[in-house]
Parts: sequence; structure tokens; C-alpha cells
Amino acid sequence: MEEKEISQAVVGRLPRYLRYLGELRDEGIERVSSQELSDIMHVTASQIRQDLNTFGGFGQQGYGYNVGYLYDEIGKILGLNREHRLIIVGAGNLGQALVNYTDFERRGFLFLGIFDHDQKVCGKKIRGITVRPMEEMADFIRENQIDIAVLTVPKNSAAEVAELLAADGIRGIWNFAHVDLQLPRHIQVENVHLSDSLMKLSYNLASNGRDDLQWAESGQESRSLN
Amino acid sequence: MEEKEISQAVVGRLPRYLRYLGELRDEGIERVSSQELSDIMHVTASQIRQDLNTFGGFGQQGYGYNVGYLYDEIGKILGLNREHRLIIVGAGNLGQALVNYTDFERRGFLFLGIFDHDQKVCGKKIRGITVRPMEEMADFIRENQIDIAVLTVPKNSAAEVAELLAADGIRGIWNFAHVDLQLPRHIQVENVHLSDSLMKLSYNLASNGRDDLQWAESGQESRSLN
DNA sequence: AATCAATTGACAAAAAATTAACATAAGCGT
DNA sequence: ACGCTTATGTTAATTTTTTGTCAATTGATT
Repeated sequence: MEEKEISQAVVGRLPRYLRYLGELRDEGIERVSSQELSDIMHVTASQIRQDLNTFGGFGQQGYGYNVGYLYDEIGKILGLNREHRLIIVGAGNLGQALVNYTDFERRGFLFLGIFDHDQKVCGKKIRGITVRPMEEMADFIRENQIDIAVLTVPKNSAAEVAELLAADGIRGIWNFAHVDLQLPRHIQVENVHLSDSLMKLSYNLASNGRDDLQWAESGQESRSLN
Repeated sequence: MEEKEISQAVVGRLPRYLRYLGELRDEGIERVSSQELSDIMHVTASQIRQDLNTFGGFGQQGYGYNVGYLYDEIGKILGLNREHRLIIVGAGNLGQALVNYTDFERRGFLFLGIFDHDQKVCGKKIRGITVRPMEEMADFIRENQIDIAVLTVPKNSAAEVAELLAADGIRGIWNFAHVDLQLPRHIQVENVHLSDSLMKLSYNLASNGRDDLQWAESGQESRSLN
């Protein structure tokens, strides 16, 4: 299945390509060259071509790239062509905020369950989804073929809960807890360490004045955040 | 002031060093070698020494690093020794969740104001902070010496609001809106593009089975955020 | 049909980041 | 005090990432 080990740096840029291609598509633009995209996105045309070619020849010499086609292909690469079934673990403020953010659903990320240790919030409904006690989680994951768990529990219980999730057959964890999870390698972990991000901003404020690139991309770090 | 242009890759790793050093310190451990830290954090000892030396010689040959001292120094580098004064712009679910997350305050990031366009939420109190109308924002920023704005408005109004903030003298923007902001270079922007992060996770699930590193760092990265 | 302009995909070069190696300095034990 | 061990800071090597270049291919134009 796998070809030759694609770097996370490249993968991290794909969502941004997708976003700009979506905008072009919505404007009714059918074709785009790497140079045009370069001008809009402020990355080199060479990098765009290199990145896209990592996954295949989506363009045509002398023509450029078909916006709609490229959009779809990148979406497929990112796994957006298939449905993802998620649960939120930890019904605190952040967990609730994520459930209420409907953009994810439009991308095929379906929030199917919410779990919390606290009996007081169990039973409460958030956007139509009932908060359930942790005890029901294992069965729920299996019965509803959940593949991703969003971990929004306090940092001191994160490791423990993550191990439960791993045991219950979860394939990926979107980790908002401020710890590094140690799990079997077949389980994918994507960290969102908000305080790390804020500290990076703080650093860049402190070491001010420098002519940093304003146009960095998120993650990796943009530079931002990432 | 500035020495020789420090890479964002290095900066992005500092918060993680800080986190592990804080844990060691809390355990009462006074000294640590790059090799010990390497074992705990799963990065090479060489990288740790290289990273730390970017900012100065914090260690001592034959001894290692003093945990408390190193912790403090990294904190200073990240600007955590001084107070940061923030406002939240956009009192939606995410904005409210961030205000309620008290860990930031412990690091010296003080939420002093919340602003929203919607008259219905104005006047509401979130953790003691009153939501104010956007019209009052400019004065508030000046009167309270706000340096960072947390941008949690919908993506279609983000650019507009960001320009207001820039005009009002904000120095940094922590941007949760799913757009790239185009602002004067002296304004630092740190992006948190959550959907990008989720797509990365989706990719790594799709291209499964690969023996990806379980121990990647956030941002950037890491394969996280950032 | 033939030429011209545009633009990719591939390869090469350059730059950046990571890892390795090692000389040097500090502590520790005898 | 002396030698041995430890572990940094630094330089060098390696690897990865990014950027530049160009032949080859397509579409447009005459």
C-alpha cells in the first residue's frame, strides 16, 4: 500500500492547499497554475509542484491543474472521502465547543458520542448528543464503529483514558490534553497543545522586531502553530 | 537585540522542554543530563544540547543541567517572565472555553476582556469577565495595554476584525479562525487551525500501518497542531 | 500543420535541520 | 592532588527539506 514514506511536513501543507483550492473552486475558477497558487498562498511554485508530485501527477504540462479535480484528489489523500466516526471524551468547555463546531461534520467527521466521568453532566444533551458515563464507552466504541476519540480530559487523567481508548480499539486520538501519550504505534495521535502554541506566540512577541515571515502556515509549525 | 535568527523549529520545541523540566522539578529532581532528558522525551540528546545552546550555555560539563535554572531560563526565553494581557474577540463556544481554561493565567496570560458583535451575548459574564460590544474594543485595548488578541470569530469576519486589531495597536494575534491573516509584519500571528490538525490525523489513519513515530512533538508541527 | 508560449514533472543544487563525534571542562573518588 | 568518568559545547557529517532549473509536453495561434 505505502510507497516511500511521505514526510509530515508535506502532509501538514495539504490542508492549506485544500483550503485555497476550495476557495478558487467556489469562485468558479476551473484551472490554476502552480505559479498562480504560489502568488496567492505565498509559497514557492516549486514547493507546490514538489508537494503535489509526492502523491501523483495531478497537473498537465502547458495547462496547469484542474481546480476541482485537484481539490478532490487532495481530499481523498487526506481521507475526507470517507466518513469518520468520533467521540468526545471529556465534556468540559473545550469538548463542548468542539461538538458545537459544525464545520467538522461538513468534512465527514461525525460526533456520535460524548463521555464524561462526572455524573453531574451525564444525561445533559449537547447539540442533540447525550453525555454518557465513561463506563459505557467501551461498548459504545465497538457498537458504533468509532475510529477517532477526541481527548479533552484534564491532563492528569489523560494517560489513563488514552489507554482505555486504545484497549477499546480506537484507531486515532485527537489529543488536547497537555501530555504526550505513550501508546502502541498502530494508534495515531495528533496533538493540539494550545499552551505550547501560545508560548510560541509569546516568544515571537518577545523577540520582536525581527522580520519574521508573516505568511507561515499552521502547523509546523506557522509557522504558526503548528 | 537579536542575534542570528533562530528557527521556528527550535522555538517550537521549547515549550515541550519546559513541560518536562517542570515535571522533573516538581519531582524534586535537581539535575539532569541531556542523555536522561533524551530518554524521557524521546528526542536525541544531541538535539537537546543543540537547541539549548542556541540560546546560551545553560549546562556545565561533567555535571549536566540544573533543572530549576534551565526551567527558568527557557521560561524567560519564551517570555513567560512577564505578564501578557489578552482579550478574546468572539464569545462563541471556543472563546468561552478558552477563557475558562485557567492554565493560561498561571503562565501569566491574563484574559482581561471579551468582545462580541452579537448584542445578545454582550453583558453576559464569563468567569467574571463581562462580554463587551465590539465598539468598545479599540478604547479597551489602549486603556488596558492589551498586547495579544485571541481571535475566535467566524472565518468570514476574521480578516476584517484582524485589521481592526492591528489598527488598535495589538502586537500579537492568536488566530483560531480558519483563514490566513494578512497583516503588517510587526504583528505576530500564531495560527491554530483545528480542522487542519484533524485532517492530518485523518491522513495518518488512512495511510495506516506505516511505522510512524509515536513520539512526535506538537506543533509541528509534530505532528500536531501547529 | 507548424510554431510559440505556458507549465508541468523531474532532477539538481542549495539550504536547513538533525545527528554524530570529539575535545574540553567539571566533578568525584581515592 | 591525580586520574577517571561524565557530560557539555562545538564542530563536522549526514540527512532532510526547500528552491532552482530545464527538457518535455500540451494547448493555443496563425
